[in-house]
Amino acid sequence: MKIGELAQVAQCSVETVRYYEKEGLLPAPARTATNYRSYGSEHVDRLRFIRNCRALDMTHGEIHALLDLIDRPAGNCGAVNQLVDEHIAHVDVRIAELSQLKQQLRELRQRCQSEQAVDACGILQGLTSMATEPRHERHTHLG
Amino acid sequence: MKIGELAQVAQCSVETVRYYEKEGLLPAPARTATNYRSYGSEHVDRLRFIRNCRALDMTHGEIHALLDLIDRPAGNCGAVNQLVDEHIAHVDVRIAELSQLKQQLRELRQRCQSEQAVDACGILQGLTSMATEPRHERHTHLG
DNA sequence: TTCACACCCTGAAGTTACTATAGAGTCAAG
DNA sequence: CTTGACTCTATAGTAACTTCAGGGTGTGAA
Repeated sequence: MKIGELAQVAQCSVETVRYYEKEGLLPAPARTATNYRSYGSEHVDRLRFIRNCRALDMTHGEIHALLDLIDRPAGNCGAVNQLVDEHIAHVDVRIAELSQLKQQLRELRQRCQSEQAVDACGILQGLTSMATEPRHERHTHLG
Repeated sequence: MKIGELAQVAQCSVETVRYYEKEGLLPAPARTATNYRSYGSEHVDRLRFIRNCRALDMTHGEIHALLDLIDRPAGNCGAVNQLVDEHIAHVDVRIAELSQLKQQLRELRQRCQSEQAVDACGILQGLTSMATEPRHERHTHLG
């Protein structure tokens, strides 16, 4: 199986496959006589795994950790549970942040309902006078 | 006012201030005899504005657009309203995406409640066998 | 006066997870 | 034998910064 076919079954681009190989997420496959990458079903499985993790917004670091757990099973899957739990917590935090954000934006939007002059626009005034909060550090992922 | 003081009142790093200047968001200030940047209250206002927009997760492009509207008031603030409305819509979409994500993660987490062996772990099995969905394109911002 | 130390300067590179581009080789069909 | 789709490598670009290297400036204390 060549790279284009693999990319298609895993729903990603050819460039992404090569990128994962360079990143060490996907093992380098055998090559044909003419230097084309040649994949087997184990690559399909692993690439699917990676893409599914990415669809759940896990970082490459998290995926690396999970792949390591698969490759070197250390007895039990407590580590897997912990990783997923932490990831869910990250998602929760981000949802809460965005909800608060949306509320702020709605309040801001309330300040200008009409097509009045820009120099009197309540939105622009609001953006200048908003309290500047200390920016809490962002998490590694989820924007 | 030197750059460190400005950064402090606007709750950002000195490097970020210099970066905004390079990006054209913050006008280049006068310099002292020894080439230190020297800021006035107009810079404080504009940097606060920028940081507040960023706190609302606006992109630099959006902030540029708002700053242009401030600098060259074109009559009414319909454009401001539209920009904010579109931004709220983006936030809404992202919240919906993350909520769905969280649900998927919770379902996944259900598959392994115990400290069983990794090779039987339902989470890892789930991550391998999940349907690989075509990845919808991401928005410019909001992670 | 000289030392330490905090602050400032520039320019370049690193971050994340890719995407895009350039320039070249390979393969199957017509 | 040529056309077009596919593959290869290497490099650069994306967003919004952060970090680093290598230097200059300002001030209080020894």
